[in-house]
Amino acid sequence: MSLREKKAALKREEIMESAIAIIAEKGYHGTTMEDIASRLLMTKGSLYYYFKNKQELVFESQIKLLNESLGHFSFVEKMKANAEEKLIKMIQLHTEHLVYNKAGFELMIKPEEIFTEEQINEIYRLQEKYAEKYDVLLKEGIKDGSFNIAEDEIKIVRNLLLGALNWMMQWHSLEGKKNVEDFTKVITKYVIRIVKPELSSVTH
Amino acid sequence: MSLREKKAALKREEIMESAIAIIAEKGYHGTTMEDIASRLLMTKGSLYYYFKNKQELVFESQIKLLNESLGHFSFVEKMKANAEEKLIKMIQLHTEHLVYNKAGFELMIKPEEIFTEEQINEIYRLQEKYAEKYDVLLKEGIKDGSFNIAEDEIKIVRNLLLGALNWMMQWHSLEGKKNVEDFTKVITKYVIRIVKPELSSVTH
DNA sequence: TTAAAATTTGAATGTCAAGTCAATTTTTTA
DNA sequence: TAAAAAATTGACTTGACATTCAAATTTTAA
Repeated sequence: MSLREKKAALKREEIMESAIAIIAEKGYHGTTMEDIASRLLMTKGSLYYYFKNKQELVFESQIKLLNESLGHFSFVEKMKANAEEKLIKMIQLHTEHLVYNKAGFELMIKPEEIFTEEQINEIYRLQEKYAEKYDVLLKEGIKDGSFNIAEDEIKIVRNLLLGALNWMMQWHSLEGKKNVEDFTKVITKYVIRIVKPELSSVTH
Repeated sequence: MSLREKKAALKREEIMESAIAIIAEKGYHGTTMEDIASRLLMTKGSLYYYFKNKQELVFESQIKLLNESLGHFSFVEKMKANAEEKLIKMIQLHTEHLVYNKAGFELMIKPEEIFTEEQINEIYRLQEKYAEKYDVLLKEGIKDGSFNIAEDEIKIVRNLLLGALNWMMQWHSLEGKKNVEDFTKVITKYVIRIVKPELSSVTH
């Protein structure tokens, strides 16, 4: 990649980030290309030099986020650990990723309203890939006796677990919070119970 | 209420229901007044005889759903039962309500993109009211020893619990499923663990 | 039956924002 | 430094859709 291309790529990143931030405030349809441009002291027209259209601009940022999520699994799969330790690590990574990219993830909730069919399919494909990796982990935990889940309810349990986590984008706010690490520990403590419901002590 | 008014009220219900169904398919912004009208064999213009505008049409249906949810609590609060039994009942009612009104609830996820500030505040007010009732129930369950939650983590736990449930609107589909009652039982079994993590037998 | 009220119609209006593009300015490169 | 390439501009086009409204039609009630 030439210097020129690197600069252009950087500008694309900058635009995507800014766009996501504005869209987080005002929604996809509430955000105009004009809004995105002016925040970066550009004009609407030059956005089209970097992106084919508004859809593409936003779509690329979604794919980036999803690939980062999949990257977490690549990391965890290399761990020398049992299913429970791996799942705990995934819950932590998922939580942190979500908390720091709340705005970006919100667009994934109803992609139908925004993207083309091909784009939606690509998003679903990556989401499915991510979800399946949880299923593998749950199955592993059932086998080694650490998770107490019925085999034919794995998908339901995975959805409940990811639901508890993903819903954070609706209520969590970074402002005025103690550090994210502590927060993540609390989340993990309760969420892990869905699959491993033994009594654990809670400090009052 | 006169017969005339009853008929008009019924028509309003009919329009709201149809609108919600179409919006569930195509999204709020993807659904035109034309779409809503033609599905009911009306013309666009007459929708405005029943509703001030598109926003109001959709807003009213949201309020209706939220009031139904609050109604569940009125029912449960009258039960002669302990906190655990009440929470289980609420999880059941919440699940069923969501499953049968998936489409309607989806619009509540990002009200910022759709409604006016006053409308959003009203939606938040009702949601808050609903959430607080869970907090009361959780506190009650801590006191009587059935729930194992730290007092200062109640809100987090409530959000995780409601998140696990609400996320169903993303993945659950009524098609090709056994009856909802059985489904609800499975959901309850796992979700209750978040607050009450004792080992329960799972049939394999 | 008929006048009043309720309802429906569809054409017209207005707004808003996405996307285009030829011309201009800036940056690179040789 | 001069030609070429890259980047930016902003005015313009276009289409979509919400909303309005006067006129027509249908329903109600006396």
